[in-house]
Amino acid sequence: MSNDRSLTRTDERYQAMLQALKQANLRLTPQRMAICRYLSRTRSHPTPNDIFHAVHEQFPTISRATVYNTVAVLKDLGEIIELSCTGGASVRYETELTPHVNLNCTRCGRIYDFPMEKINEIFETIDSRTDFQLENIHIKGYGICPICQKELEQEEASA
Amino acid sequence: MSNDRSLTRTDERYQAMLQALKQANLRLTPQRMAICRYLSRTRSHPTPNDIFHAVHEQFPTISRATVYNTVAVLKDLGEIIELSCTGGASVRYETELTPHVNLNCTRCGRIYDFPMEKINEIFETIDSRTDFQLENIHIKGYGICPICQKELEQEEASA
DNA sequence: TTTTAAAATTAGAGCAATTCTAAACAAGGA
DNA sequence: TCCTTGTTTAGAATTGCTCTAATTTTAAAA
Repeated sequence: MSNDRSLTRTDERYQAMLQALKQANLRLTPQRMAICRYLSRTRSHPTPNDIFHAVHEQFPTISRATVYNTVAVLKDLGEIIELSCTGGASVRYETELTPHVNLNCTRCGRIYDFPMEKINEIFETIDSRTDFQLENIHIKGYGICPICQKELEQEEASA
Repeated sequence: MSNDRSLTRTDERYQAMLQALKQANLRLTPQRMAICRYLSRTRSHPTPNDIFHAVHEQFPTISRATVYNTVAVLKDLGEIIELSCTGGASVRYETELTPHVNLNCTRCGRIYDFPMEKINEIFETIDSRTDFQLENIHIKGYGICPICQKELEQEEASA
């Protein structure tokens, strides 16, 4: 987040998003740009609510509808990935586009990215063996994250 | 669905579910049994609403809360799998417990099961390379299903 | 049996995420 | 300038899910 390399990277992501909007003949409104800026800089997996609050600081009049519309567009353009969720929980958006696994902690809800090149192989395997016109695949892992493991140990120790 | 082999299989699944409830010291109420029966027989990926309507025919007074409670219990017992969903869409439940990929059609929303033993290998790979306490993984594919592919071809032909 | 206590079910209220709608607003081209 | 089209906005509507309090069922004890 604070070194040159990642700054360059977030800037690239930001420019790519704007470019994509332009090429789709969509206007680069200040609101859309603010949303893209936030998405390109975050390393978390924000919910529409997170995005709304972040952008709200700059644009106090922004509406939730604009957030939902913009992320829908960015998703269709392939600039972000919509992470599915269980139950009534909110959607989250993924800005990391390189092949990776999402590790979901079932205790705290945090999502970790785990890079895995092999995913392309897995894609090929599935694609070649079905008559489905496969566009992309997504791997999710569920379990307990390192932070929660420690917390659980401490709880047990003090019990 | 209609041959001996699959009948036996659905029956096994049904018995396994009842057994699991019993072992967890939960009562085998008629409502729970009806829900298990429906789940063990379906080949689809039903939503709580689907389950509610199916069981409602037999138990006109059944409440949605009972459906939600029962699937939560069955999920905790590992008898069914909760499929995550995007946006406001409803959860779906998976009754097929052997390793497989869920292929989601982005046009019609159908979900297809694609068996893949390799998933256990992938699990091991991820598990061995992270300090996450991995419990299970889930692979989803997105694309256009064969049925929709044909429909799209026809639409194009007639256009 | 009848009694009793715990467990389960029910209907409906409550909640939170998302979508919809109609009006206001902004931008670019004639 | 006006006109058209695309965008944003606020808030209402909708939906899926959870919670709650009252009622009913269950299984086991007396």
